Amino acid sequence: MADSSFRAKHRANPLFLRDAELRQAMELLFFAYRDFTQEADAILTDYSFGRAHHRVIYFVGANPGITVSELLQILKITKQSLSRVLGELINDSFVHQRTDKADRRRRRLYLTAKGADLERLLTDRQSQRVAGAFRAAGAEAVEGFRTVLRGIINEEDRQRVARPARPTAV
Amino acid sequence: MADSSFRAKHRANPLFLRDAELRQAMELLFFAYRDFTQEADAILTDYSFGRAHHRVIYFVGANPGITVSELLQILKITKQSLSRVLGELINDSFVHQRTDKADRRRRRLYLTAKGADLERLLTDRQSQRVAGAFRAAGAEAVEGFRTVLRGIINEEDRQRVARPARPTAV
DNA sequence: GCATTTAAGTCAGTGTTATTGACATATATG
DNA sequence: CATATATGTCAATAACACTGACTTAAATGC
Repeated sequence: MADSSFRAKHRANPLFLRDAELRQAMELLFFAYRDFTQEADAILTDYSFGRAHHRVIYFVGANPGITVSELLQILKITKQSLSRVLGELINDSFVHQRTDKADRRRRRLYLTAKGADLERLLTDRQSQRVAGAFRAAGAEAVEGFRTVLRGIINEEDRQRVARPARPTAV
Repeated sequence: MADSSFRAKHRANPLFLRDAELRQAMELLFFAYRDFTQEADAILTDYSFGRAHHRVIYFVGANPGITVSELLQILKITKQSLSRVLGELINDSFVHQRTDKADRRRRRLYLTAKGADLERLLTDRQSQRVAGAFRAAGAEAVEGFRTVLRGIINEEDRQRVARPARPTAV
């Protein structure tokens, strides 16, 4: 701590508060993510699923017909890790596969009705949390939130984030 | 997906874009957190540590003299889970304990010089990422980012996030 | 002073998520 | 037909988390 305050004092002059500010930002990210995932995690327990299952259900729901390799690029996990989770979801009929007609090596993934139900159950809780924060913060703050988060994401993945058709009116 | 668009169309009239917007927000959180932790995770591997070790190092660094139970409340994990991680950090001399003078049941935690070095190594990378995003986004966006994230955090934990002395000048 | 509570630590067993490495199969493409 | 690509699988390992039961030491309330 002694060292950290030393560091802060010896940075670019007009930005004394930089360290404290960045530290705060990192804590905000940690706590927000912790609480953002918490409710969905609790629901998943009832299905003997974990956060990884949610991620798959979410991204398959958001991108119907997504292939296995596209999903791997989004999640940045190994094929073997995905395999277990995806296998369980297919086995329990939350997700189903269809071989691509043009390229029969590709398996396109879709949510079943059951899968869509679970996706809604999980995502709705999280949506409500975010919606509450959006409403309280106002449209301008929401725009700032998006801009900063986009800046934190690796440049090559920024285009992966879904873009709503028009800008916000909160 | 069919169901989800149905849902969107049947919500409060002036907010057609709500679903897509909230979905985007959730993806931004996912990708930003994924990339935010990625670099630090890679460094931790060299020490045979994981993200949990980083969290302990971070919060002990930010709150010198924090007690074990306070740390548990922040991390929201069990005593047994913390025990392994904290034990390793103490064993490897990244963290040290000192019995509280007033209440000798309490163990106050501090980073050693070695621990502070590692904390800096890890946090600096993440700071730079956030600093870059802040710089690109501008002061107003930063304020919005903070407001929205604060709103996502459970009300009872909002006061836990460190507050810099004065508002931003980015 | 003694019962109770609190703070911390420990032992044992389990489960989820992830990893690396090696390999198999089917299909597409040059 | 050789090579590359997409997917899947087997095996071993590790990090991180959990539940449940228990211990020790110290503080606190009556």
